[in-house]
Amino acid sequence: MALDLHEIEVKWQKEWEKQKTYKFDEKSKKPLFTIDTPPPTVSGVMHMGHAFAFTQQDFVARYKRMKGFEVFQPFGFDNNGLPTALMVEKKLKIRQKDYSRKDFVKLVLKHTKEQEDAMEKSFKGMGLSIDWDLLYRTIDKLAQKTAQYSFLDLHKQERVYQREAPTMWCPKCATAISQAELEDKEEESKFVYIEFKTTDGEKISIATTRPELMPACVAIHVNPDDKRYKKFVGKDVEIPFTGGRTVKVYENREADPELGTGAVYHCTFGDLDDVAWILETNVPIIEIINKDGTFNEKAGILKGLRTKEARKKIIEELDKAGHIIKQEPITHVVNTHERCKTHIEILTAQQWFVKYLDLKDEFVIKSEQSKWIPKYMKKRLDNWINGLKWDWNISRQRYYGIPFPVWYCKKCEKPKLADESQLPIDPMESKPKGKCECGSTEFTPEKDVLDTWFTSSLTPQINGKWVEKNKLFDKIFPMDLRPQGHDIIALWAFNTIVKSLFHQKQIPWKNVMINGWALDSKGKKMSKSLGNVIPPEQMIEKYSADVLRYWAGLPTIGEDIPFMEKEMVSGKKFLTKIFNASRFVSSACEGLGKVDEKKLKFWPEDKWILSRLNSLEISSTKAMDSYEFSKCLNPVRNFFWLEFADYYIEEVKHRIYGEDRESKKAAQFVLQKVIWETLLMFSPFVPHVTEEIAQSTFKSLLKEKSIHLEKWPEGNKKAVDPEAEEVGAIVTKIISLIRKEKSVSGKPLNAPVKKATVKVGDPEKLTPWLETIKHTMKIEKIETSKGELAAAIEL
RNA sequence: GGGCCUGUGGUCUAGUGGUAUGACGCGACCUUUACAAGGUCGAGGUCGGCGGUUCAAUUCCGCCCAGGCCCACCA
Repeated sequence: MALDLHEIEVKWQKEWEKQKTYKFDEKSKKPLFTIDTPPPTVSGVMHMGHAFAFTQQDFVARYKRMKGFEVFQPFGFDNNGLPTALMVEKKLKIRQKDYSRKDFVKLVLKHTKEQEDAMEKSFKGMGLSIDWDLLYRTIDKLAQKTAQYSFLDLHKQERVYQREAPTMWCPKCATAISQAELEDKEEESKFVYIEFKTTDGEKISIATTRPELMPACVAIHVNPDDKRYKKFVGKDVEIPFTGGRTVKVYENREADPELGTGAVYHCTFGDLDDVAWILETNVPIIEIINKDGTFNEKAGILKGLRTKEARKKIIEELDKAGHIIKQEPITHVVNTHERCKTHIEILTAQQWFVKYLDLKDEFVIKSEQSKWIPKYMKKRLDNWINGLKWDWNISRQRYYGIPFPVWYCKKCEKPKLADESQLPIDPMESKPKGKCECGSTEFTPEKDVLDTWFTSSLTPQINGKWVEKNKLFDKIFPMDLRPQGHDIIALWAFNTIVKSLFHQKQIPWKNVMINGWALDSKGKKMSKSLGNVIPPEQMIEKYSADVLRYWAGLPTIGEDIPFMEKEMVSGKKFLTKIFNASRFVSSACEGLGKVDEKKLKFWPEDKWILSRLNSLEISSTKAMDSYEFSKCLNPVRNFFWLEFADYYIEEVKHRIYGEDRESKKAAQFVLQKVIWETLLMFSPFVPHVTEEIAQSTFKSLLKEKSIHLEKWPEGNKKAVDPEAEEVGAIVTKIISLIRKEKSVSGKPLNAPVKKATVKVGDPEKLTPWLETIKHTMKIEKIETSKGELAAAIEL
């Protein structure tokens, strides 16, 4: 049978949309299960990681729906902020500074809309049971209003403050960034040894990788235990090319005597240490770098240059003047901006911050109230929280993003916040309500926009339409599940927890499920630069969405999974097997009609397989309840293939083709029950194929309009018969042994056997099964005796 | 340097206080009335290493090694 999986998938995706199969009914009386789905950053493509993670999330959604929950599974696009603007700049080969703010925003919105449409199509192709009517965007009016309201609320709680502060700055993006946006990068560089003179003529040298910051040098630090430098402490050292400016030598435990010359010069600001040292030594701040990355007049001879050129120039000049002792090539790690890989600089700027460093302990304790799956991922969050050193800088000096609802009084410079009724608002285009405290009515708008995570951290509030003050929010908050990747625990999960604790005074979710990553076949991250990216569409095209979904169900939750095409092949075979087995069962069960289970006379294999089915349903339900879907999919698959198809079906064929109507009816009933309930358990994983079979082959068993709205089989403890399972397993082994005998004799499996001799631990227990074994293996006569399990045949 | 995870036949993996699951690959046989995109059978593992607890450890504990992730540092 030639299966056109594509045709089937497209057909059912259309049908589900038409039938509104996954529609969230706010008024439903069922208990709710709400998912705070991750809005993917708009980029135009769905990558393998998306396919993987969203499918895992969908397993949960589909399962919960079958368990009788009204499932809230929305979809969002993250098209807000810096990442989006950078994506558009890169794709269209433009820079924001060449446009007016308005035009730039317009351009970004237009472009992201096109990208969204492409992505929506891809995500729909995965067969996710999402209610697309709940679609949101992190730049939408609702998101804007929510973010701005959040700002006002935090202001009311005195949790935001504004100050001129050393700030991590990306010169390329020309904006402040937060601690979480840093990325390490290993780089080749030069360790430059520079000689200075004290005012009394002694020579002291330092080593640095940032010679260009020399004009900003404000101190020299040496270790107090370093005897070489004892005599320098407190002395004044001349900085070349500064017109005789001098700095003092300080003792500092952090100066490493082993590194360089043991003496280190302190600039404003070379790195985060310098910021701390400023506070300790009370030296002046000399800022030489402008916000666009160029050096200013304080940099003297370096004025107008950028870091790279400045470094070259200063080395040349120092060398000419005889200050350079030597240069050593080194490899060191520098902080870069994760979005554009540019070196960050530290400079001071007026910024808004969310104050939360005082609450670190509370964050650690409260986040314990969510169940973390897998559990160890919570430790990553704790690790992050404990390492926090800066309050959250939420100002971004960009065009594209959600504006601060803030103006400043022209007279007294005090910030004036928007009134709640004005939200969402762009202060560039509107005026505040009322006057400033000082009586002035003249204001300048805040030009900065909010950090994109300031908005993304409000997805539960956006989803529940918190700012519209309706009943939905109370219904869905706290949400049942937050699925997300481990790479953004410190960003998305953490910031969302922070916001909910501030706004709602409680943790935002009951469960946090952390998915792993889709890696390439060798276990490496998929990335464009490595050229190992496999687009999911390509695999859907080649194998089908259900096959890709099957793959997503293989690993343990939280584990990364290498993408191997052979898994696609085996997934495809699995789907074919489901089709074929269903086809057999449906033809075998023709004319079955309605039956009264109590009146059926079951054979031992019936009792065995029914017990196995119920055991499996119990364990699968448990696995799904704890989000361990691979512990459902794998065992059900093995049961279906290795027990039901390979043994049970073979064991009952003689009854299906035979004359005994009682016996046939029982076998038919069991065949149908087992395959149907197995299909139900497969349905969250491979929704298209199971729907197709349910609708085309087992329509009469459907109580709902879709298999995905049927009840999940939970299994019945009373139907579990350990002894039936034990003997059934022995029989399986005996049949396998007899098959082996036929196989080594080069005979087909249906070759008749004159006599079989079976040794078994307890022959008596086997007695009820003898008929089954005889028929299954075409044995005329069978003898059993006590002994170690063995089988011999005479052909 | 701190934290976390992983290490099971050629490859990927399940699992357990009593020597191990499945897939892919490999070999042999079988056109058997659901399925040759199949079936059956088979070969292949001292469950990373070393110690400890135990009658018994792949499973528990400690140390070590290797790989990965996060964080910090690197003048």
